[in-house]
Amino acid sequence: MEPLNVGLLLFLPYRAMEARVFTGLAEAGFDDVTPAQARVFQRISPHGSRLTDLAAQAGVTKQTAGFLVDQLERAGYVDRVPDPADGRARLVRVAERGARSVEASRAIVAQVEAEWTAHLGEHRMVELREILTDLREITDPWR
Amino acid sequence: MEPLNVGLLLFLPYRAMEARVFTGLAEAGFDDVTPAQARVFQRISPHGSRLTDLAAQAGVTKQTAGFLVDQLERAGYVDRVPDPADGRARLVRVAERGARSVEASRAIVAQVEAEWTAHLGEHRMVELREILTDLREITDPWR
DNA sequence: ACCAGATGGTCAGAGTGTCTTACCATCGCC
DNA sequence: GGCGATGGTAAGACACTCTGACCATCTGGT
Repeated sequence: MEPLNVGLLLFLPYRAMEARVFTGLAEAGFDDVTPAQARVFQRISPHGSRLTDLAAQAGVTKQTAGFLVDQLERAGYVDRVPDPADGRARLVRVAERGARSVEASRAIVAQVEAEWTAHLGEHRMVELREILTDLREITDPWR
Repeated sequence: MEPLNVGLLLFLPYRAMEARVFTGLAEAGFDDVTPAQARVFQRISPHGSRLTDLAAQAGVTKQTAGFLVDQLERAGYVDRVPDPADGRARLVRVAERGARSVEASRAIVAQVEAEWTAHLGEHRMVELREILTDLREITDPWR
């Protein structure tokens, strides 16, 4: 009964969460967004983000991020505006349809977290979040 | 300062661990294994596993699993033997080179876990593992 | 004010991973 | 013995990602 490595233990609930969000979004009419697109979309800041930043945070090249943002833009989830602070750059922003999908996914995440809390108990769920937030300091290059 | 959703919090350290293991394996001479291959390889049981089981546990179709196992076999990480219990099936087993790569990755995982323990403290690291193991019961369709 | 290097972004091409559909061989059970 | 379920493969299409090359703009030093 050897314990699994922590990497895999982290992956299993992550994948379960992702799967729930995707099936839920598809049921809510957001059926044209892919996991890869979502991993970029999820990181758009409220004020808009540069492509390069999205790429770095999502862990892909800027070409890949550009490819995915193109699709998100065509599907109406995001738009792009010139960055007033830098003539080379454009800001990717969440568009109207994107905002609606964020609302939908927020509800699904809350539902899944509620199920996890019911299983783990309130205390351990809080603890899990605290520990992971702490761990983020040394595993997320983006603070 | 809204808290991140737990899914993303799980993903960040998972990705960090995966990245560390891959760069470490590449440095140790196992430079031809891809993340997708590893996600299948990691789930091979000590007695050998059927392709269908590997596919289900890795969350891909059996065709995809077969494609990845073909590559692992060509690279010497696994071999396939007929399943004595079922004439249709073959068992995928860890081969000699695969066993060496397992040893290498075990060392890397131990190193990363040691760093995490140093950051979180012994107690919270143990707690993290316990909570994740508990959470596995409702997020891993495979027990 | 200028230039050189750094940075934001795009284009083109290739390779990898994944799925759907279709199919064959064997198994287990009535 | 036959029939539905299961283990596995084949072929084709699509999605994702990378490398290399390139252009436009910015920034800092002189």
